[in-house]
Amino acid sequence: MHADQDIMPMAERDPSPRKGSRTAARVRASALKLFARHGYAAVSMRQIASDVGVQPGALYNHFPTKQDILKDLMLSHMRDLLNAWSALADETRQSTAPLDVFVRFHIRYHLQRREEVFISYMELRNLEPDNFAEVETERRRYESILKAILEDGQNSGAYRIADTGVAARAIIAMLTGIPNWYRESGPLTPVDIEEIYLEMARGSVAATPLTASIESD
Amino acid sequence: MHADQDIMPMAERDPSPRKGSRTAARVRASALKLFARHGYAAVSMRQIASDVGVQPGALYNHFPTKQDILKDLMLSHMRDLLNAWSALADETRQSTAPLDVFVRFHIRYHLQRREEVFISYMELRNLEPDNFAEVETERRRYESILKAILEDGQNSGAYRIADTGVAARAIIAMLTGIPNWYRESGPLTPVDIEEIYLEMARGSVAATPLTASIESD
DNA sequence: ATTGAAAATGAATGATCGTTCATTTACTTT
DNA sequence: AAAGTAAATGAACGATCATTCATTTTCAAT
Repeated sequence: MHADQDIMPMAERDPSPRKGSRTAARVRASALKLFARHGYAAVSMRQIASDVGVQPGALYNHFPTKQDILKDLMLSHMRDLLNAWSALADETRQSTAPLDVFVRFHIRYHLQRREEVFISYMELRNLEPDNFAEVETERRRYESILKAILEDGQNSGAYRIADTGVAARAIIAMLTGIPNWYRESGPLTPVDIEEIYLEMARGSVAATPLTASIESD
Repeated sequence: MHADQDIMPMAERDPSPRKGSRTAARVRASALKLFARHGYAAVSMRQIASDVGVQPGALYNHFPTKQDILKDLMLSHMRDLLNAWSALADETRQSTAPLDVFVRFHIRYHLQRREEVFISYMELRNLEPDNFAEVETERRRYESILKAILEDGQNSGAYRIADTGVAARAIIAMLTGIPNWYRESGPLTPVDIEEIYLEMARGSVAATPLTASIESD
């Protein structure tokens, strides 16, 4: 029900809650919403402060600059994503096809955290170089998970992939487009979407070049 | 070689070139470059003017507002894209598989006009409602081209698609992600990329659910 | 050469931007 | 209850924003 309840900045966890107000978390929540809706550059610190219900200057008790808010949101999203994958991968039976597990995980996670995902894809160019490099590292780490899955399938003969790196990016791009059009009020449930995209993802890498042979050059 | 030579705003074509300077075209070119690089909201009219080599006020001889520059760029891109498709579709032999034609066209066009594409996907939310509606209409028109191709294949039994609308968006999302990572200096030529994505697109909709049957529920 | 209109200038408009800071308020610890 | 620190206020900083406009320049048509 209540979404932002225990969000911690990045590290920094004092055993005593230390503060009487969880303003930092509310700043993150407001910035997340506003950045996702209007874009980082189009949102002012005054708008964030107003949404939090605080004066602009108060924001600087929690984040040194506006840029740091963006960095915090993007980096913690990537790390949460990677941690969620690690947790799932550990507890999953090995009998399930890894590609299926990954596709379902990605879709599920991205439909649940639409704003974070949106920001992480749209605001990369608004990150200052150092911050960009940090986020990009995490991003590549995530891509490499799928790449490894595809390489395994390639080696076992289940898949037929010309370039596993390209294929990984292609599948991720396909999946990540979902939140752009998905509406909760629409006809498709998240499970429906999982099934549709899962079949498409399987087919896109499957070792069955039947359609290709119809019109060989 | 010279790219922006005869770009006309949208309609308005005087038979006599009428003006001594083609400033409007240079404004479009500069705005295109800067919007693609930094984002609409992060680019000022002063930056555009400076890039054109003119004073800020001069921009207003050619575009009434900054928003109109963005609208012009996005709308003319979508219309150019649709016109390019129409021209290609008219002259193509019917023997070639329509999906192949579309995928190759999309990749080719999007690798050639990377900045236009980037803006058209990133700056949608910076369009004022009326302008957004106009661009969205063209966007849906483009999606419906692929959707119709998939429906034909579905009806002929060549494809097996749960939802052609979703599949069309999935394929377009997959293809449109290419300019995000493609580098001319990279190991893959545009033709390589066409081949890779073409096979993936074919497989994603092909009526060969072989891999799915391996692990039926 | 003169005319007339389009294009560019240069300066200004008020608004809004991110950020700072002295001061006050709120709350935890003693 | 007192002390001390974190958080919030309210006002201000200089910079920059999109846009306007009177004036000058440019240049094709006469």
